[in-house]
Amino acid sequence: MAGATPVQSLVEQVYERILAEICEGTLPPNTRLIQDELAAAYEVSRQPVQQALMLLRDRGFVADAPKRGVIVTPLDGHALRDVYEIREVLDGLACRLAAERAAGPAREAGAALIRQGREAIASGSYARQISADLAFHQFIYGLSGNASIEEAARPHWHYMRRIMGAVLRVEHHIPDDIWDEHAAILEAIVAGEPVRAETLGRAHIARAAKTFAVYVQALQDRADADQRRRSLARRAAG
Amino acid sequence: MAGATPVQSLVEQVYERILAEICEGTLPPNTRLIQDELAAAYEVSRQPVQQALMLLRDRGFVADAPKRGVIVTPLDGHALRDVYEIREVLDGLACRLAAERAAGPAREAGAALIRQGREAIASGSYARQISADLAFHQFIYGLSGNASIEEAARPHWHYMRRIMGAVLRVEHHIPDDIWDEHAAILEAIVAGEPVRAETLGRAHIARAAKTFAVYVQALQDRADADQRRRSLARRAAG
DNA sequence: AATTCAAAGTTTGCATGCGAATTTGGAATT
DNA sequence: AATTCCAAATTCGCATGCAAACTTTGAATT
Repeated sequence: MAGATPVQSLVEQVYERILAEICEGTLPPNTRLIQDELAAAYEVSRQPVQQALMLLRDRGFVADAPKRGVIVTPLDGHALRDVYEIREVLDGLACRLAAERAAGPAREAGAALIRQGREAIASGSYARQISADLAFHQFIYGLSGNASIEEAARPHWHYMRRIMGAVLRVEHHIPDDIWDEHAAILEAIVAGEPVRAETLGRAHIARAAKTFAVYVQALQDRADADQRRRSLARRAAG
Repeated sequence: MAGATPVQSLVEQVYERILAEICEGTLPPNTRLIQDELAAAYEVSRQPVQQALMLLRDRGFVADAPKRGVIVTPLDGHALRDVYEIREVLDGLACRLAAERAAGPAREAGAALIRQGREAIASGSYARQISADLAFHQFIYGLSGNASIEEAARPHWHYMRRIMGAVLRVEHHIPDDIWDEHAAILEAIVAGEPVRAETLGRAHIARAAKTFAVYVQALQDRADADQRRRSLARRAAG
């Protein structure tokens, strides 16, 4: 049974690859995804592709186009606000629980993550900046002792990988004071102060939301302008 | 394209049916689910069954048994605590946003939901009690204007359908003062008082968590006892 | 020139088939 | 009697095949 694929099923591999392309922008929003093409590109049959697309749809990365398969979900500012409202309470909860339950373990591994984060910014690599931020927050989810937090936050993180990627491709860097905020949060957790940890955690997310909202609005305006330009071109051509 | 199944794809239908059986207890925890059997039972091929199982696994209702397919995830008290910790902040957020953004609409439809809830308890039907509770909370998610809240809470609700079902099968009723609490929450939302709505919402979930924790602990103890009894019987037989 | 309608082309969802990996039942051995 | 080991059975993941449904194309009609 369990047709034992070596390490990861084809479905998972295909899922990861498509998601990566979406997050990196190789597959831009509104791109139509066709099973045959993906299957050919990844050299698998349509079956694992179809299943991977179902999972992606389930998690909101692609959406049913009315009656023509699926398209990559566009990033819009409204969804961004929604996601950050949730992350604010979810990350706040994680910080509070971490301070209550895992002040000790936080001290041990936390400092290294902060260092890695600053190094990532210094390195200039987008991928490292994004994954360092993810690693820090996921570390706190782990400290919280509540496995469901990481689970509930996971779709949002993928969404943010997309947004951070899109922003970085324009702005070329993430505001570097976020690692000062991370350090302050960690310090409150290590000190075992739940209320302060939660407050700092929520403030951190709220600030990030405000920062990103500006960028995303700009991206969206540009996308709208492109849209208009294209539709004008079409009208002229047709 | 879109192989246009009339209303719902077979995958979704199968998914719903399996999930319903899990929530109702027809498929008890640790039951092994075999694709062929399910396919035969629902009179479809293995393909939609396999995909439905993937979705169920993705959402935590079934889990990979080491190397023998999937089993129904057991309900344990630890997971219950995790889920309620999250619901507390998520529902609190929903109440706050609802009070900020939708005090008006809340008045119109809210009263009817409360009435239906009390009727459901009077009727004695488990299914109606559960779905009335779900309907009320989902109503608030909707009022919040944040579509991601409902999405984030969805897996937890299925989990709670399972727990409420299991508890009801033993206790035969849900504490009926929850509808007094619901009424109070609604009143705060209608009054447009975000802070009070959030506080009441969180307290409501916290109380429910405490109530259910007792029942679930009892269920778990009983399950453990069964487990021991079975393993003794097996030893005696073998 | 614009409109209508049918045939071809796409693309999907679902069924079936196949090979691989694991478990199981029982025979052979100690 | 217990243990070892091999073959049959089970079960899964993935590939391929097929019919249905939508879109597009192009020709015929007004």
